[in-house]
Amino acid sequence: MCGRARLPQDYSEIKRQIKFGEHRAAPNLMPTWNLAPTQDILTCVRDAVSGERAPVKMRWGLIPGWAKEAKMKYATFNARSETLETTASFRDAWKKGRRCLVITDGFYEWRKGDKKPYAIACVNDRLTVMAGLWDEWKGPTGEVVLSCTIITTHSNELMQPLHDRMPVILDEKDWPAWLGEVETSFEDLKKLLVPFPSEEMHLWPVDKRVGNVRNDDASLVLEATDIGPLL
DNA sequence: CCAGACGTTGTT
DNA sequence: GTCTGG
DNA sequence: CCAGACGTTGTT
DNA sequence: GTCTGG
Repeated sequence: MCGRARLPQDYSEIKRQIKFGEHRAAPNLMPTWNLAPTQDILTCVRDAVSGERAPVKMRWGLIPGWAKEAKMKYATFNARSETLETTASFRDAWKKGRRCLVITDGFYEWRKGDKKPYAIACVNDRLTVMAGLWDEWKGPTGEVVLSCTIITTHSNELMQPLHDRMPVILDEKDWPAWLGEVETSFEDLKKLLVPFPSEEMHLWPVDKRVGNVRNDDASLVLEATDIGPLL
């Protein structure tokens, strides 16, 4: 992974797939196709009070509670699944069960070597829902910053030609466990942090314009075609 | 003991 | 080359 | 993640 | 906050 994600523009589709209540539809979330770390990304968490799924915008790049500033000097937009439990920046969120779903239309990946950009997404127009962790940072003046990270694992066959890492993508059947809707041991949760099946994903080449995050219009995603040649 | 780090990806 | 901004 | 900046004096 | 290096 995984420096860029594509946010969905169709929020009725989010509601259908994530099953947000109508009253929690987060109408203020701006559609974005080309999203980078430090920007706000759409997540889904289990509301501690109501127990329901709630959409929350969070800064992409986890800021641990102990950080002196709400700005990290090192990369925290991805967390390696292999080292989550012990890594200083992520272990608190993990132990506290601060897990979230990161809701995207897919993501962009630049092939190692020639930096040719591709879009990658789940098949059948399903949202690409990634496993995330979040944390809360409180500033001296009381400001609160919610932030998150996307967990990575090794790549599946589909993505191997591009990259040796990919985000952990969760099938709908695993959302309840990840969100804490059903009691799940840490041991079982870790078993979810594996590559998504290649057969359930597809990728296609996209214009180099995607490399500049300020190019953020619908044409970046409308050019979706079949897998196409990788060379 | 205190000071300083605390991270990932990709490295033709 | 390395850091910052988006 | 990639793209773009990377600086100073002096100040319409 | 907590761990590591010196």
